[in-house]
Amino acid sequence: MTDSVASRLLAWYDQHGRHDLPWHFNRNAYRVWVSEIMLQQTQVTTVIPYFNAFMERFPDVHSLASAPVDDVLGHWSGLGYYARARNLQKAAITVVDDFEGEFPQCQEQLESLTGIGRSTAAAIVAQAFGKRATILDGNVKRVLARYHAVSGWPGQTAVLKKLWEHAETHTPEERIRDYTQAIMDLGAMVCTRSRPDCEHCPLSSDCQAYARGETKLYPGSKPRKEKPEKSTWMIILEDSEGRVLLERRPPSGIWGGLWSLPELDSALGADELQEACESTLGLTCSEPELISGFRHTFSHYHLHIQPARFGITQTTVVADDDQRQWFHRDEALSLGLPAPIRTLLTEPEQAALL
DNA sequence: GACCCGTGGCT
DNA sequence: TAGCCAAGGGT
Repeated sequence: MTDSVASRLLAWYDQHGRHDLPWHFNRNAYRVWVSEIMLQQTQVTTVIPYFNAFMERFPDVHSLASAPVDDVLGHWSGLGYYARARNLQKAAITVVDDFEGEFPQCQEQLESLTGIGRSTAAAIVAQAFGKRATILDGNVKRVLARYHAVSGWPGQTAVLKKLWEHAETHTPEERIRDYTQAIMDLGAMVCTRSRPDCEHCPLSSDCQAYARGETKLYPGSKPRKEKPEKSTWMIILEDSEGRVLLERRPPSGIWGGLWSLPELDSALGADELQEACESTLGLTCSEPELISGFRHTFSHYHLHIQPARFGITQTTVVADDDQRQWFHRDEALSLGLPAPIRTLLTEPEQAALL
């Protein structure tokens, strides 16, 4: 008779687990919550510097709730999935206004906060409050799919249901914080997607996939799908003082709520750009300089970004409204900018002139 | 249930 | 290298 999964995981965790991640210090519900949101679909090494900077600027739920949204998005810039940042602040305001600044401790109330679903709520209950809750993230899915040889892609409802049931069964009553961290660490450090280190795994003695020599088959892979190609002009417009024109994107859709370079219809030819630029943005500008374009890959499509640079030949009279504003480059870089736009503004685009 | 939402690391 | 995937959630 072998030890339970939980006891083996805990023993392994004591020796080999990660005990010093930034959100393990000064542990409270706010820090755990922010870390869990940042860690959605995002790897630990990517999150760490963002988490530290975010905590420096927004040390508690009140500072986050009262901050300008551009400041919040600015600290999220480059992290992706920007709805997370907008939802984070909405939830912070809810916690301040409706919960007197204290996070609810039950899973159901946590899930009522926007941006917190089943997985994240369970993680907060376990990590912040040390109360029993079952988590099922990408790491746990992989560990359990292999241990129980659960076939099929975890995106399928039936497969996901089985995994949740297994996860529930293994969740212990004691040491919940350590257990949830342990099973995630095992997935991240030992039971990795490719080349799992089964020789050093505390679960290999009765792992079904390992017994069959089929760890590679689990979890099942997602069905493939063709990504459509899209394309767009991105306009780099610079006035005589070296300021750049940016526009705020609509709240939903790609890069929602972020500042970006103005876009023009991809159907326009290069010879039509100047006129389109003048009529769309309401100004007089020089001939465009085309900069080498590049392809940016999203989850669901590829976007060919074709930058064109214009100089302003006449003093600008573009409305300084909420949607479009001139920024010095250092100002612009403190805003919420999509990663490719940040790159375009940072790297001297002259170097890439066609 | 299907689709949308980003970016960087890994192979 | 192009595709896969990562501490998911909202619509």
